[in-house]
Amino acid sequence: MNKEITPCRDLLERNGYRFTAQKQRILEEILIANTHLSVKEIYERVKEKHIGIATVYRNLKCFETLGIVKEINENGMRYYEKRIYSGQPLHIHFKCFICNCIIDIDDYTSDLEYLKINRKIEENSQLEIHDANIMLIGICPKCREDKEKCQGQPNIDV
Amino acid sequence: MNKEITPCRDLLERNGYRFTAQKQRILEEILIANTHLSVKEIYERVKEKHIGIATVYRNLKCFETLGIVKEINENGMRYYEKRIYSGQPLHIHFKCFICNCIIDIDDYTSDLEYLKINRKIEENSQLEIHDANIMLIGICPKCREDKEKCQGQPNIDV
DNA sequence: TTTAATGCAAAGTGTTTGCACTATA
DNA sequence: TATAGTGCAAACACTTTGCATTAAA
Repeated sequence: MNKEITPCRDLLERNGYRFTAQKQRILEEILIANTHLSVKEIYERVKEKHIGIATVYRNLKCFETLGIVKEINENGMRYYEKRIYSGQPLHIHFKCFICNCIIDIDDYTSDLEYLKINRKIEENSQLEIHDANIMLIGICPKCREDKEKCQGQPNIDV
Repeated sequence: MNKEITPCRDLLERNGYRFTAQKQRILEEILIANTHLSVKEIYERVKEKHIGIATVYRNLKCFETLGIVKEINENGMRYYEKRIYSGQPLHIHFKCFICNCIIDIDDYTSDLEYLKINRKIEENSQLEIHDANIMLIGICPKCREDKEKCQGQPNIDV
């Protein structure tokens, strides 16, 4: 069993949740994937064991409440990824506006810079900032290559 | 007529779209609001003139493609706000995880800092970054006040 | 006059809920 | 054994689509 599961189990039980086979199964997939998964992707990976989609939704919401996973909203879809408890406290995503792919950006230095800004915003406002969702938008390397050939882009020039 | 509309009209026509009364009406609401609006909110404000929800969706998508408005995905909902062409190139939002309200953060210095980091990420990767969606998550001042009395929080302590 | 855009309703997709049943603590 | 959790199906909410009609260029 994935050793990352034990602290999750503790967290669940300490909050009065039961650590069911379904919870374990769903959690395992998220931990193994180590990237964002859509609800559908998670369901596809666990449904063979008679786990219903409602259970997937219910447990994802539970995991989110406890901070075990993080929800990413993009294009009307929900993605989930594990939240890292120590070390890297935020996770930057990049979305290509041509092919709509989502790429994880793992740049520790940039993460730290972002956090510094957040601290500053916190000081200047009455807000208490716990987390940040950062989605950069642009063109991925693959689509960039194809750009020369393709003339399908809108005529933007304000 | 709102003078911000003229460049939008030009942009639409240059891209082969017709500048209909519906487009103008929807656009006006977004420009007047000067903050994020949900699809429902936009529809509520224009429906009196027989504008159907499908038209609202179709036009918002069109505006988004041309970069006139910006889409924000949060909690499975879509919000739209005008994209500012000059000056402030990105817009930071804050979401309270207790009451789910969304607050606009207008901090020009932080915006610039964020942009600097994006340039650095761009240099270190093969990505072309055009824009950024930044959603800070935490507790708003109002909920912060109420926190002392309320014991409803999950027992998180990993 | 041509054809993009619209309104409406129906269909599609993603998410939640009610309820009888199951399995955990 | 008490009750949180589950699977299923039905309900719900948001979004898209087909089609006849309207109106912008």
